[in-house]
Amino acid sequence: MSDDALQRTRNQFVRRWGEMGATWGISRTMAEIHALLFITGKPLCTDDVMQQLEVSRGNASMNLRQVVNWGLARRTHVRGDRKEYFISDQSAWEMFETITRERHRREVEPIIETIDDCRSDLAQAMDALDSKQKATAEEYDRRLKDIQDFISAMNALLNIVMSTGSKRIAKLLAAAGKFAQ
Amino acid sequence: MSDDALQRTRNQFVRRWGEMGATWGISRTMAEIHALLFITGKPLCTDDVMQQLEVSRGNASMNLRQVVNWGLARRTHVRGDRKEYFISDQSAWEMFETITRERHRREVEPIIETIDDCRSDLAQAMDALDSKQKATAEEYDRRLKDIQDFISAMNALLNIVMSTGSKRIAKLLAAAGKFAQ
DNA sequence: CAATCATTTCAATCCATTTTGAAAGGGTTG
DNA sequence: CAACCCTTTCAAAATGGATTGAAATGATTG
Repeated sequence: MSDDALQRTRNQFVRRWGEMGATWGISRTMAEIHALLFITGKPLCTDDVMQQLEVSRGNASMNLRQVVNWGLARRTHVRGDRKEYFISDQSAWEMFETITRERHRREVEPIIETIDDCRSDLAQAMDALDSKQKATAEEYDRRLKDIQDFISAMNALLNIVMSTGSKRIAKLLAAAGKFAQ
Repeated sequence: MSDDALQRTRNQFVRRWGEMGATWGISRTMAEIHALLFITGKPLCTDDVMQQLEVSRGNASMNLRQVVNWGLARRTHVRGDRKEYFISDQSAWEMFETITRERHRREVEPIIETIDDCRSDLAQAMDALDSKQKATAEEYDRRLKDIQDFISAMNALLNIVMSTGSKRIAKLLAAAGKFAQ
């Protein structure tokens, strides 16, 4: 049974991480690659990934690139080998920071921009509206602002959490947790 | 141009919210329906949704159900009308709580379970491993624990944030923001 | 610089999810 | 209870995204 437990653990973790990634808008393979790199901890090459995940060379190549683009792994080399190797972040905290930053850039920023646009559009149009429409427009604006404020608050919270660092946050939360009980 | 500005705002917001939802593992239509209900603020019926979003009856029906299942909207009725109407949460904060809870249940809990399984699996197998494998197993375990701890910390943070409530959090963050500058 | 090895690209294919529309189901009304 | 209205269901079709594999590109070596 020697290696089996290690294999099994890797597979189980990788599979689940992949499924999770998929429901989070990240391609299953990309998430699996990330999980594999993370759990393994050592540099892996394209062939390792192909073999362990049973995917094609092209697929492995594409998704390894994505993982690197997201900043979740970096390219590296092992001496005496011509191939490229990949190694991932080693801590969940780093992963979290990386992913948060990336998703913020890709998803939060566009929605912020859209809401800004919507609100200034509404403001511009106000004059030309009759009183009933004006009331509706004001309601819309209130809701849009509500989201804006929420996003600002979340950003502030994230900034605080991130600039505090994992160690201190963990301690703070442990302390706060005792209070809560 | 009367209604146009309102239409335009709705469409713009709905489209973007839909796109965002799609990259978050929520079907585009479901997200669009949610956005439409949110921005409109008034109860809408299936036909309204079909018309505004240009989707089929079946699609509207299915996804309205989903939105209700997630707890993002509830069924309601307007007097003198036999149809069912749907109305959504009115605040971003409520939406956040609802979505967070739902995603936790659907995605975080399974990964927690998997990691638990992996770790006890590893612990069980330890005895049968030679020293080198044992070292690897310990590394794996360390990484799994790292994720576990991270998830616990995040849960604690979320609980605190949610039990504090939006108003107070907003104030706290505003105050903290001034410090940070 | 030819040979070898590694990586990337991309058109074709595959697959999963979403969407449709028509039929079935449920309820209400005169 | 028949006619009507609304909702749900579901098999079939459409769509969009992921995957493949082979060819092109790039890099290293003797």
